[in-house]
Amino acid sequence: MMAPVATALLTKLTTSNVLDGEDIQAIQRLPIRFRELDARQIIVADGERPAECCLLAEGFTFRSKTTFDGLRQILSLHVPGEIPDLQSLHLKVMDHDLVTLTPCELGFIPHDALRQLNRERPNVASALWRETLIDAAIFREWIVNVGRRSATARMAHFFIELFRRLEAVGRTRDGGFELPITQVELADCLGISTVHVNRVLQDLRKEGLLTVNRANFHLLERKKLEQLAGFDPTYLHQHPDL
Amino acid sequence: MMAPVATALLTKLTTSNVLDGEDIQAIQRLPIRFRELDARQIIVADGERPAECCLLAEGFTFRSKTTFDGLRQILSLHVPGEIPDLQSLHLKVMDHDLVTLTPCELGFIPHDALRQLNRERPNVASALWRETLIDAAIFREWIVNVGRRSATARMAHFFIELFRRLEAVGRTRDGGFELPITQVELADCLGISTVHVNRVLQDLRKEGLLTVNRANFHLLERKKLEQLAGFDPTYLHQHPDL
DNA sequence: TTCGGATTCCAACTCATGTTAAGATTGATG
DNA sequence: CATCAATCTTAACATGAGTTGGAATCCGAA
Repeated sequence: MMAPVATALLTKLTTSNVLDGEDIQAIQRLPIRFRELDARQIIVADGERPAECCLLAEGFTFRSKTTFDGLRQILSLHVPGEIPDLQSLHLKVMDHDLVTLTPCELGFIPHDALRQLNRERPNVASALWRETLIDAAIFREWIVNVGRRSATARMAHFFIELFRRLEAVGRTRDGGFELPITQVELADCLGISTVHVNRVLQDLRKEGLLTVNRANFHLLERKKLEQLAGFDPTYLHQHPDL
Repeated sequence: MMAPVATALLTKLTTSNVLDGEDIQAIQRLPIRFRELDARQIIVADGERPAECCLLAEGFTFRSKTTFDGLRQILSLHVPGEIPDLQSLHLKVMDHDLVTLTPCELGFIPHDALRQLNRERPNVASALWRETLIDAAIFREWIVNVGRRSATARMAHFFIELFRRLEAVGRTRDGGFELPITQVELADCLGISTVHVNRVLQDLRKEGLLTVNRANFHLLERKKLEQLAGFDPTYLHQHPDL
């Protein structure tokens, strides 16, 4: 009688970690409180001290910070199977917001249960630690993206990364994916203005590199986009040997 | 007979973690290979698969990535007591360079020894995991810095962060610190051009907010700099309760 | 002490991106 | 199916930051 929510976590964990049968059972035995949320709801807010972690089963979430003068920067997007606030297990106070981008299915896991799991299954502990390290690796690449790439390369890089991560959890469909994101939100991901997002998107479409209709992004020329972005997938560590 | 190098690590760990006597002894028993390096030497390079971690005992190191077209972005600066490549314990391939900024005293600790320590002292394992999470929290703030703050605010934020981190390990002297960094390197930290670094530095000096002579940075008006930067120290998690 | 390379500083000019404002589309809702 | 709010699009204009090039300093090495 396993929480269906845990399936997403296992799918994700096993793409970049090796787990044995007992590890998997221990994960399936986790007490998980299921919950659905609408789009654009704050799951955990900056400054809070949560007592549980949030497992994303369906939908997209993002993490963001808002500067003193009201500008928002999105720090990461999360795909199903991830635990976007796993850091709260060891950092008691949230230093950013965790927000739903789309309607989401979420599973909340008490910190106590996770700590016990870590003690009893060192293998799982390593896997979870590793997940937080991959998280950090993605932050690093985002620093490069925002700090050193042109707006166009930045956007290309963003889409390629997202594609690869969605692909790993089986959420792409023939070279595309569904991501209901507004241009305002894209701007906050890339550290540029909304108007400029629009300009760059027009360019990429004009060049025949991608199409967007509704929430449907289709990467027509993945190779070209990767070149344009200077994309190197190493940092995603999508294989246990990396 | 403890490696003097381990002292730096303990100083750092105990500022944001609670360790008991046995934990401390276990750390002191770690086999550490001592080594000195000149300034601007690569310690571990992008793409390598190191078998040990590097403990910084004296000096400064930084981590950086270089884009396809040769632009460099510095991802983090490291102060004595930190283990800048602790992530390599679980991420086998380096996705960035680790480099000395100044002449450094380093201690190299085999991955095996660290893994054994983690198994035997879960408390230490948590502390080390936590350190990597703080690392990630700093990355997040750097994303905001580079993505959403003006060049001036960015630089102010950088100096304040550094001051706080150095203060925590007792490396500041009356409102200042010594950091032998060139304007080129500052530019790569902040994601701006060298010329612009110079302009902004002039401005900050003209405003009487800081002075620099040689490698000596003196923050004359810390409060004003913090306001200018919109600095909120939460993300540094410099206390075990945070 | 002198030399040469690295670093800092400065000014003129260019350009990528931001800002503001206004229509045009779209999509929910009654 | 009319309406309204949100989103997208486009244009005109403003500006922060990049680029180039060169002078002034600094500093270690001979």
